[in-house]
Amino acid sequence: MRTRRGPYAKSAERRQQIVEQAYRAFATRGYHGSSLREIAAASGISLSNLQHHFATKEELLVTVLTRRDEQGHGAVSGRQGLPFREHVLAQAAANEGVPGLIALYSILSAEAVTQEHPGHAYFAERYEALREEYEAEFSTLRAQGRLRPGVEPALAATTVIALWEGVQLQWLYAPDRVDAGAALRAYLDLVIVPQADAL
Amino acid sequence: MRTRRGPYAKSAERRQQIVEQAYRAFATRGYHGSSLREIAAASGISLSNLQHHFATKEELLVTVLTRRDEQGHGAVSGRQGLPFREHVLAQAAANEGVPGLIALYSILSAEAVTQEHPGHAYFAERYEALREEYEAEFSTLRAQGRLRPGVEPALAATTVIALWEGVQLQWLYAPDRVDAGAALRAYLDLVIVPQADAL
DNA sequence: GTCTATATCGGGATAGAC
DNA sequence: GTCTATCCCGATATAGAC
Repeated sequence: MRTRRGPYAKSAERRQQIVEQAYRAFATRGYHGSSLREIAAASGISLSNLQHHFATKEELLVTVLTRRDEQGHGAVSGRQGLPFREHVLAQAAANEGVPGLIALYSILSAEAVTQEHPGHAYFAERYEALREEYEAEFSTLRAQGRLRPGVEPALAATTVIALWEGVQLQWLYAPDRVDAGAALRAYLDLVIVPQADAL
Repeated sequence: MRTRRGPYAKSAERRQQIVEQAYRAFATRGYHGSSLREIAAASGISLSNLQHHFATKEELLVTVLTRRDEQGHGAVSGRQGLPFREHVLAQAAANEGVPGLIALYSILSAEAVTQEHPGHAYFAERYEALREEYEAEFSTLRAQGRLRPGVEPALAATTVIALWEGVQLQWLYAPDRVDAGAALRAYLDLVIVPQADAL
């Protein structure tokens, strides 16, 4: 299906504008705190026009989340093959470079803990998938004898994710006083031992 | 000033009921997601009556936060004198025992990252105070030679707080699959070496 | 595709009787 | 202290003209 030409060209463009502004709004005021009016105004269109492209607020939220997911995975796929430690740090650094991305995830993931929130399923699945992926990586490291003795892969996976998200939140409150990357690196260096042949 | 007897006795009681229900509401739906109407209904009183006791929604939020703070510190003050590691774990375990408390802090601390949020100052100061307190504790441990070499007290303080909050969030999504206490304990055991004379 | 106009609802806040 | 009634606003959503 072509979208760059033809009758849907303008629509696709509009949708992208809207998603961009919705992203900014959700990242600063959360889902409940944002209004379709402000997103429409920021997009330079009327409220009704926005609703012509996205029937409901929930549809807009889901679009924002999945859209960012695709872009995020795209940025990472170019880095495949990196060792786990470097992969995580690169991913974190990449996220830091995208304005508002950290705020978006921090705010929405907390807001969506309640079952009724439109983003609940998304984040529940996201955490689950992340934990499984990281646990597998830590298990591989352990098989290579590169995991510090006593460190459980499943627990380490949960911990890395938790640490990263928690330090991001503190960073949002006090960017000058919190170094998110350093905290993540320090933890990884605590649990992962250097590659033997690299010495 | 006496509050248990006299003309203000009923008022204090009402206020406590309201704060309790507001606490439940904020802990499940956040600040923006909660309405004074629902809190009033849960308290068994009218909206106007609630507003007679708390003029604004913001005043109610601040009251909920500070009230919980006082109760929290009260619970901890009975545990003073414990070593840092045990102190942190006890505090965490105590929080787990209070229904909704973790949800309250998780949801509100993320919601309040934006400057305009009524709870912003509270959480900014809370993080700052916590970091300073924990950094001092880690510094003491280092002076006693009980901190693993290479571990920075300031970074460890930020990390403990981040890890704790992050793992709580995952726990809210999947209580069966995440063990918050175990993750916290595992990290502390990574950075703190056992007391020498305890062997 | 885009707009104006409006419907409908729920929010916080206020007035005033009892 | 507590209520009913109401105001005013802003929210999502819909109808229909252009």
